[in-house]
Amino acid sequence: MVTLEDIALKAGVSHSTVSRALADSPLVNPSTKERIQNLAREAGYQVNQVARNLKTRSTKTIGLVVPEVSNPFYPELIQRVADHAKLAGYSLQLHLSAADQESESDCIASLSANRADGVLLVTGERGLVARSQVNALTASGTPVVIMGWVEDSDHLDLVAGDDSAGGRELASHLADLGHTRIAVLGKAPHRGAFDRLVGFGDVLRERGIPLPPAMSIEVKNEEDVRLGVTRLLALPDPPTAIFAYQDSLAAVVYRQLEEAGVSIPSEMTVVGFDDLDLATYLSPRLTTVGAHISPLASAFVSLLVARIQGTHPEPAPQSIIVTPKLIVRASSAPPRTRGFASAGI
Amino acid sequence: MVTLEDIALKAGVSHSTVSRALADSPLVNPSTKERIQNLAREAGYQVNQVARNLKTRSTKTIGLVVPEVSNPFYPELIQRVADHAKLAGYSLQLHLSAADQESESDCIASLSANRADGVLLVTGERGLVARSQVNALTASGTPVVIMGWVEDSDHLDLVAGDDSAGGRELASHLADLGHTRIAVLGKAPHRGAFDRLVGFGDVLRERGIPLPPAMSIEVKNEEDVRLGVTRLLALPDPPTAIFAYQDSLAAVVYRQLEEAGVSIPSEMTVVGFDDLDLATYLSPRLTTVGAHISPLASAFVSLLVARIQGTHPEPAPQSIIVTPKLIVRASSAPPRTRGFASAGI
DNA sequence: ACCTGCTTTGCACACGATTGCAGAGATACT
DNA sequence: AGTATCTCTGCAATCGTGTGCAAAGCAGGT
Repeated sequence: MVTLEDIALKAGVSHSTVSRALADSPLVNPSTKERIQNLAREAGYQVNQVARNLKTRSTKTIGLVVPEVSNPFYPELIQRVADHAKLAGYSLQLHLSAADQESESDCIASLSANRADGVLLVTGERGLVARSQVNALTASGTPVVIMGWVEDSDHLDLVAGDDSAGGRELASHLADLGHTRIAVLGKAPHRGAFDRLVGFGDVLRERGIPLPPAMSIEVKNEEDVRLGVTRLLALPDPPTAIFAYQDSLAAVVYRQLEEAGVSIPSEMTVVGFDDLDLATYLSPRLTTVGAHISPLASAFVSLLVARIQGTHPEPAPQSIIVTPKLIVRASSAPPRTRGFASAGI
Repeated sequence: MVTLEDIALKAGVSHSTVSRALADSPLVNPSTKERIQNLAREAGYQVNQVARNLKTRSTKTIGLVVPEVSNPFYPELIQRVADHAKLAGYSLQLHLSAADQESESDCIASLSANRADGVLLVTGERGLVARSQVNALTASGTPVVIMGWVEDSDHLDLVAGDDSAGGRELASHLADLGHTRIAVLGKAPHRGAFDRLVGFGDVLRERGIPLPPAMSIEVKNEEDVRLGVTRLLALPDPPTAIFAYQDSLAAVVYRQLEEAGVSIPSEMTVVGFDDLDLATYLSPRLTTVGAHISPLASAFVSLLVARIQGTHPEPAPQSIIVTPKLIVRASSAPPRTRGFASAGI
């Protein structure tokens, strides 16, 4: 690898002059500057960022920690974050924090060792696992911004969707359509974690729609979803609508309903949450609720960059809450009435 | 940030001793070693990788260049590559090379400046764009391994699926089922690029199945797919099977067929290519062809690591070709016979 | 001729780690 | 006691850049 010194020898100057010439400093004579720049280009000089980072004590790099990439929500987010970070002059260092990968703490340790200028941390289902490491990192001067649900977010910079509001939107939509027997498929509920379920439940209560235990099913994996749907269909009074708390789960519900010969939306309404690209691939296209990912990513990056550069007007931790919107597609419709159902076909 | 020198002061030794103690060197007295390690832990010492990388002239980092992440094939690949890289002791630096992002050349320049130990480059539809930069990088001692189609791969380390064989498998499957009117949806065909289409076409020819121009449709985006499907259905002799050259396109075909009231597979067989997770989300589940991504990623990383460490037995560029397998699911069936079709319903 | 000011360049140190080499003590052996 | 050996520690150089400071060279004004 060719260094500043190599160019300096060729040009008959000192490495300082070469450094300044390549930085286009006004301190160096225009003619020699051009000569040096040409020489560097011909020699295929590539600055050694490692050395530069050491000297300038900044890497122009932000770490992005994401639980996984098999759920399509995350790739979409990564793409947007990459766009915005590049725009701000930062490059990205991606780490996956899922169980079989590095744990969240390891990711943070690695980013800290590599002296990332800042860290964007997206929490998974378990919330913020590495809270103490995050605090330590912040204390040592590296800003961290969290995205997603966190148990106690008082002392953190945070960007999150308003899951509770989204849940309320969906429940209202179903109630407006006239559904009164509604089932919910949720994942092992960490205390307070799944606000979308809470918001959903609140509206049902307000509207006087019951949610008996048999209609509220915890699912941990695809198999659970299959069993759950089967059990719902076998009830004496089966639901007319199913809320899957993630679009990716709704996809599994679709499959199971299809195998059972139940058509969507005429015999069963299905709604999801997140508004992934997936939602429009499914047929019928899925009614769901979600925020546009791009503005979310933009807020995420902007806040971090402002923290890094110390330009944020408000020194106290910020919480940016984005309200998701209801997107009505083809998977939701009014319930078939009893009489009509038995008379049907 | 606390440095070796800080710990050295606290311990009353020189920074050399601290460095050796933390590296668990046998050159330092066991008792002082332990004392230093404790001190470092209490002080929250985090090695400065930037400095270490400069000194050791190695970053234990490999660059991964991927066209985009909205096509679900890539996230799956990223995940696997991350797994295998971590296993080999390397961390990942991800770059997106799609048009609106950094171009391939910029990605390589950045990785070169950051002194990545090696580069994994996944080509997109346009093949290897930054060939000269790749050659320069290889020449300067940083190994590069390519994944995907490349026009002239003689002097490159390469891992690729055998698209031609995959195309043949699919065509044979359709022919075996008895289809004789088969349509193909492909993307703007760069010369030699889409071997999957070539292999598919070869088998049709061998079996004496015609592929008239009206049945071979170029598509550039979703809208093209919609139009194409509509046009196919309007033909006097519409096809009984459609081959979409990517699973993600097959998903769009599904949607359009559904809107047209054509049921899969009873009225139309649809097959894809890649075997994404998506293929099993669709209903009916998609018949497709693909290689398991994990072994592909493993070969990809292993080859690069062997090159980095100079342990590969064969110094000449290697081509590793993986043969994909046919996965028959629920979207393919024998064609309805003419007579039966008109008598049907 | 001398002073002042401006442009341009080089010297030398710093960033934070690793590591070869020398040397200080301690121990063992003749 | 003297010497060889072994264990442990510190000195100092190094990786490749960036940059404050000094100084050289030159022009212009008195």
